[in-house]
Amino acid sequence: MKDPITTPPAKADATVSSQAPSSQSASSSITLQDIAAHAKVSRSTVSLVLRESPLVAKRTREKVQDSIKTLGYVYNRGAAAMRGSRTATLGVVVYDIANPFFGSMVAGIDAALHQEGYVSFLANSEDSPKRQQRFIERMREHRVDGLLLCPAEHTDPNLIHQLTDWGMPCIQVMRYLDAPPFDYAGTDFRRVAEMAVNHLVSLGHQRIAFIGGADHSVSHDRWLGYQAALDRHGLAYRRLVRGNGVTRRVGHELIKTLMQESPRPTAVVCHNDLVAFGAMLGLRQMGLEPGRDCAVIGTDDVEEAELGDPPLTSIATHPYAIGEQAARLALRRIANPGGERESVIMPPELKIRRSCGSPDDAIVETPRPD
Amino acid sequence: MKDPITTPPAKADATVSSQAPSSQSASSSITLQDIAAHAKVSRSTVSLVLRESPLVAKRTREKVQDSIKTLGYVYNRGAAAMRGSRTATLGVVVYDIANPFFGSMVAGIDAALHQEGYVSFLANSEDSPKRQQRFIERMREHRVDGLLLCPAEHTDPNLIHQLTDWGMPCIQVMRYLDAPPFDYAGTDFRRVAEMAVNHLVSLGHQRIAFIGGADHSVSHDRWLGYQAALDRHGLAYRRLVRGNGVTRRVGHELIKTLMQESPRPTAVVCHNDLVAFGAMLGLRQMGLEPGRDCAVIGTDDVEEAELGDPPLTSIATHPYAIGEQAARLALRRIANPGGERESVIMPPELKIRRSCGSPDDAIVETPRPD
DNA sequence: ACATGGATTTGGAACTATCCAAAAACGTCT
DNA sequence: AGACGTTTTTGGATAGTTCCAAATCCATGT
Repeated sequence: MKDPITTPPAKADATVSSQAPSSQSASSSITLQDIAAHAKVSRSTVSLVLRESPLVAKRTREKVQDSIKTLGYVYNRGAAAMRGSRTATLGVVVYDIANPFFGSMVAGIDAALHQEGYVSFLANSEDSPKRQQRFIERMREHRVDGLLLCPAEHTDPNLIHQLTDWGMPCIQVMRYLDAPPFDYAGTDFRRVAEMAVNHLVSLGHQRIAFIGGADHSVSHDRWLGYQAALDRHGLAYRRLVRGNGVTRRVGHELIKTLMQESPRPTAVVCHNDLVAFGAMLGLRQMGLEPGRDCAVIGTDDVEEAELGDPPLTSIATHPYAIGEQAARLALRRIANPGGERESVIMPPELKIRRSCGSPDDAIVETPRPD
Repeated sequence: MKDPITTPPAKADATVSSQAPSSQSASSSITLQDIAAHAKVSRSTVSLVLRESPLVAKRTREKVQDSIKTLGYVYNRGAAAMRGSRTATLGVVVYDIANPFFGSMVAGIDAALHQEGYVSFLANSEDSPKRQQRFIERMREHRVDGLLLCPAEHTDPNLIHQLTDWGMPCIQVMRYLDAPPFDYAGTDFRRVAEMAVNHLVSLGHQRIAFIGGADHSVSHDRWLGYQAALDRHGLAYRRLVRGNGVTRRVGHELIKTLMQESPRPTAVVCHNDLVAFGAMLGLRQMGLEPGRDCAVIGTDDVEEAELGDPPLTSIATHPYAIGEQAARLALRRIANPGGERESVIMPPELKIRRSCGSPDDAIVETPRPD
């Protein structure tokens, strides 16, 4: 990739207006004290007005609010946090913000926090426990009121206990470390995988494979769900190819290995929609038609699923809602740190589209292209 | 969507361990003062150690660092910010964090800031100027050192002047309000559109349409680039269908209208890759083959482009790099608020794949197994 | 005129760091 | 031992809020 182009000097005329302005409204050094003087009341009264206390008389409140407007006062939350107990900030750690799933989740978090006057620090751990650790330390230094954590792979499970020892409320999201009780928001990934298998079985499939996953709770749960569902239906065939990661590329590779085996699966459950897209592409490249020659089902129900070719049947996991719920749970925990730990589980939802074809289609063996 | 399932009480046994711990390391009320006492030095000295001042003698430094470890002291950045001048925080506003383009951009921002010990507040404006405004006010209250802003649609252009009046360093990213000079990081969208047209012309196309866009600088620039390139090549046919938005759905709708006209275009430049995917899908549904019956070119080069069907030719805009550059520019501006305004422009890059049916088709082709 | 009591308002201490000018410690040289 | 120049260390002032106990206000009843 080429270097960026930078435009430093511009033309001489522009330079003047390109200097920082020296307007008299200089970066606000106007304080409570100034407002108090202007409104002829005490600092304390102004403080009460700012916090919308019912104690202060209407006339006084209005007078103070006038002064605030006139002088262009900006509340200093840092100073307030120093004396008071809360900062109205939260730390949020995800491991891959470029993944639209987490994008939606963060959008949900943001919406819920915004309503309550909170703002959030965001960090992208890139699945590195070291980066995650550094960020958490910074969050402590900034005295955030709580933490929303999607733990990085291979995080020391002791981390949550450490956090609670430090008195830092922490909600785990999607993934979790160690065992309950803890605060958690996510979906039931065992159930997700079970629903996928159930749907395929209901379409008549007997040889159902599972592809994709990584070494973390969300994958383990899916694998467990896959196997439990097969057990329940008394199906002997099972083929669990974990691969390395949850990307299109992984799906693309794994499906090819899988379809060269004999007997072939007639259906495949994918760790998520990205893996499923990769798998569908792989099938096409082998001359097989997804939905007819092999049923494909994804999980997450990302936006692309609906407009895929064929449209992908998927188990929706509602990341936006999970984000909202996680944020709300965090606020509850902050308000009541000693309270009972909670888990908020969003129920998954089956979205039937065309990538699993019809029962008749799916059972028929297609001769190999070679 | 169903309501989430919440597990409040759990069983009685678990309740005990589910209470917040009352460990003696209570949420750190250990201050500089305590460290000073423990190490038998003054507050000032401890402060110097914390800030890695070269003034303090080696023996003293080590003594103090021991005490810090022993007592489990956590630096209070809020208090430091009050007396000092910087908070080491930045505000970041995007309008759609669920869009993977912004996901990557935020990842780049995060990486660059993390290196310098900064953390960022993130907000998702959902393209609402009102939400954006509220967030910016909060950022002022939190005394962030600067702002990275992808302005929401229909933002009052006066906003940047206001920000500079307030003495708040602000870097605009991707989109911009009003006219230079200002600090900006993004790509040259005119050039992006021009490159797309140039590529199509080089393949022999004469009737080239453009679809998609919204009412903002990034769209205006693309439209200008499209028209300028046609002018340069002396092509009379021009068809600019703006539609409403930059989604798959828009691409899907617009291509259908377009292909029913006569004369039909032989190639279409899409506002971004999402629009392009929608367009390709639309073509297929009309019985037309993207790349053969109509060339399609996207912009952004999202990850999906490569694994699309057919793989999408696209102009890469490098969101991660733009994020990094924007963050670095912000840090420069904070260090030197009065300095010359800068624009950092990442050069776009043509990624040739198969959606334009180019002659070198075969070169990019993935070998089929049969 | 004065005690009563609820509604408002207030001043001083507290919170936890940094800044700065001045003091202390130390080593070296005469 | 004392003068001198560095290197380290220090105490007091300061930043902008909240908390809290006490002071003030004001209308009412006697």
